[in-house]
Amino acid sequence: MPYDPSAFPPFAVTVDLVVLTVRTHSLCALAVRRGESPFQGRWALPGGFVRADEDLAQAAARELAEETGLSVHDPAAPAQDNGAHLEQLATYGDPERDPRMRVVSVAHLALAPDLPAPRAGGDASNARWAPVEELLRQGDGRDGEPVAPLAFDHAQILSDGVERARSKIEYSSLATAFCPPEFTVGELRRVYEAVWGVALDPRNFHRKVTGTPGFLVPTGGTTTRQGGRPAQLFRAGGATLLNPPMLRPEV
Amino acid sequence: MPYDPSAFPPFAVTVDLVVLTVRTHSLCALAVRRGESPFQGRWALPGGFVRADEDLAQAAARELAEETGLSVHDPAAPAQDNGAHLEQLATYGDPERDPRMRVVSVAHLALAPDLPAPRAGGDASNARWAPVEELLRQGDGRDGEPVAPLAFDHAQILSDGVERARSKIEYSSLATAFCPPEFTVGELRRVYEAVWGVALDPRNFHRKVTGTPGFLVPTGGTTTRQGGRPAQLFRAGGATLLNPPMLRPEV
DNA sequence: GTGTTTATCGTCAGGCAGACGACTATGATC
DNA sequence: GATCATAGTCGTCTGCCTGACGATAAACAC
Repeated sequence: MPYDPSAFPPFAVTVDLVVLTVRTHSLCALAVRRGESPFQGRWALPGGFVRADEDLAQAAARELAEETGLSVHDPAAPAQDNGAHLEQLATYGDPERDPRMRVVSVAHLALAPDLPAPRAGGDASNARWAPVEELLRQGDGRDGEPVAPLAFDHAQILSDGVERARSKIEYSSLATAFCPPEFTVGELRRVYEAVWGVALDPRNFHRKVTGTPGFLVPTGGTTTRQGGRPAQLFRAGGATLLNPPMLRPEV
Repeated sequence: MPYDPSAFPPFAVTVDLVVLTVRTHSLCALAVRRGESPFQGRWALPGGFVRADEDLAQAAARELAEETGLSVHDPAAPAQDNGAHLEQLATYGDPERDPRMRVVSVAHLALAPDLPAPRAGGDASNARWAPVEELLRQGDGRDGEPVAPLAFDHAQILSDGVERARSKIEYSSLATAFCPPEFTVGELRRVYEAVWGVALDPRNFHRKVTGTPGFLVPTGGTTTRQGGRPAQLFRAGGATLLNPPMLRPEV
């Protein structure tokens, strides 16, 4: 039996994506330039409408694939191909958040390795990786690109996503989602340093991550791509929760 | 300029509430009996449609007040009246989750002290506090009331809410939201024991909570309402994040 | 008073993190 | 080829925190 549509107000439901990666020692997010009003020409988070027959996670995965070509890493799959990690972040539904209509946006958080070049409908100039502190910096616009802040409430969403990532790598093995399938302890440490914005002691970090059972699995190979002494290569192990957690240094 | 409504599918947006409290040493959730189809007569989480001019948090607070009479504790307010803690939990949007229509539900988690008696539109028989393990027990129905599981995907939502509460009292002072404005260390310990379902050492617990700066503020009073030696009374202090956290014992 | 209950203080050993020294193995430079 | 710079890896030491548990304190019931 269909339901009386007049009994409730109709909403548009969208998914917005906070896609994070680490490049050149800083935490970056994917931003797309808006082609239409409102906020035309401003930078925004990628996103779009949820389709009628789609689950929220499916919609987020579809948008992620459309924007970056990344597929979502299936948590059940044992092998760590270079799919991204995707999880629901939070939902934003202020009545005024979109001037056109009542839109509720289910934001998702994606963590990806560095490699992919952004592509927004084939047009590279309309999508870019930008350091999050640049995207969140409120319009001082000295020399950085984005004089204007992000469209809609996307600065809030991005900020929440970054905070989620920062806290989640403390107690989970999620930092490996920023790394290629095989990586060194030093590369993993640079991920933590970029996400947290701090410097970590390489010796204590090495002791901690190699001493946590299930976190890292040695592949046997070594690499020297970072210069210096060759480093052992690892894959992410099966452990998802770290106990005891990594400790984020005080401010 | 209004937006073309045919460009996106319309959704109904609801809020559902996981309201938790601790009574007689066990973690309980608020359940209401459904009066109409689908799932007529089954127990469900309280909830309702988000109104056209309402924020999501406002809608959740309104539903909470309607069902329990509880007001939401303003995080900015210093005084701890017996308002409840309310936070967004997650959003559920499977296309099949409601057989009538496409409904996206933004679930919220509320933590409240024991006192309030439930009332669902004035009819007490249609609302009750039930131990969460009873609500989540899948239809063995030996002697417990709910032979049938919760309506819709509410078992999943309740399960997610309980897990959120269990983990959040580890690293935040949120357990005090289950306590009356003034409480003893022993009462707070019983909250942890009920939520985690474990027994804690009273001496180590006492040392930990009284030694964490900003967690507890002594009021000067004492009480003997638990029997035994009189215990000091405390209020919740200003600290919201506990560092280092409370440690949940292994299984 | 004796027993019971709950609260509170103390002690001790083990584990883990921060600080930091020392050594190793590569490539770059002279 | 020696030297230097760079990164990686192994150890040591100290202090803090936790878990296990003994001991004492202050109420109530009988």
